[in-house]
Amino acid sequence: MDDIDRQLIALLQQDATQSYAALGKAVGLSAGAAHERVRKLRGQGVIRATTVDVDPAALDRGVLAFVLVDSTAWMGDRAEDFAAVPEIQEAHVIAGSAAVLVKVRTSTTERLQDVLRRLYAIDGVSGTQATVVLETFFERPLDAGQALPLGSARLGGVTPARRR
Amino acid sequence: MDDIDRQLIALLQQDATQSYAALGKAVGLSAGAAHERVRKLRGQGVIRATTVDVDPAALDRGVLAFVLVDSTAWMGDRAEDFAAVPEIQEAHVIAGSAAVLVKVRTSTTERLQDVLRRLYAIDGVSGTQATVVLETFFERPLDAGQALPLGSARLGGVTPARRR
DNA sequence: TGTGAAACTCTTGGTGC
DNA sequence: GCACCAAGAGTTTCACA
Repeated sequence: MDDIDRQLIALLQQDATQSYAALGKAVGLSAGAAHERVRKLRGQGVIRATTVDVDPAALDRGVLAFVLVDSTAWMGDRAEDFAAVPEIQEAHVIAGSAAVLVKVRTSTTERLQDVLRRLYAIDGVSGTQATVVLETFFERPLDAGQALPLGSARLGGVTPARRR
Repeated sequence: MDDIDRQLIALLQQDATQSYAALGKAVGLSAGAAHERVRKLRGQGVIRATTVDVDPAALDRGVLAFVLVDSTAWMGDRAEDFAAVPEIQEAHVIAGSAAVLVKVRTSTTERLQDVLRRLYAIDGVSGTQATVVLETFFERPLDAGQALPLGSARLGGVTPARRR
């Protein structure tokens, strides 16, 4: 994982449909070399998948809410119970009282209520606190470090001269 | 947006590196027709981008936290202030008291503390409540509806035939 | 590990149904 | 709106440095 790898990741996060030729040019490598690096990043599990980002509203999932799930029992091995609810996009075990935080997307607030009912049905769940999102400022890929684009010749010369 | 479109979206969410030929076969269409549908979905903004999903730990962002940001002023037009902090992956305006919920990924809890300091520096911010995630059950693409195609022969199929 | 070129796929437009 | 087909582009491999 060197700096070029991080640049490749940042470029792919922005647009994974680019050609390896374009990718290579952006980081100063040939298409073949860029391809080989990306292939390794996939193999190592650094790049877990290539996916598409879909507009929730277009799939009739315009309502976003975060729900804090309180429980009386240990929830650490209950992943499947949450995964069984398709409207739940994320589920995290959090510090504090035995609790889980879930991110939910539904078509309407009525359907949100329905999700809450299904959460209560999970064994050990003692309560929920739903927080509805009014506006999403942004949701973005995680920062891969400074991906200095184009002709960003790093002054200061960290790059070692290639001697042979 | 018919059922075939939803199937295409679900397939692309799973693996956007598939060929249009494979995509078409999965939904019972020719490669050209599948391509045309995906092209339109992109044009309509239903598919917003094609990206890669990166392992946060590999980018040294192993600590995940949700932070509730309380404020004394209206925050609805402060998106840039939050976007300026690279560790913030998501920022949402939520119902209730004037507040924002942000999702933060840092390398260590010390860096998380540093992010909190920068949040306090934003004009109008009066407090923060951070919740650290102990374990993530799952994070997945939003459900595009039942994606099981026609004769959903999930036989040999996930790995693209690599013949040569 | 990277380059350059060759072999092979896929994408992507055009035509007809 | 879809199937079929052809040309061009991109991917992927391999010998060599």
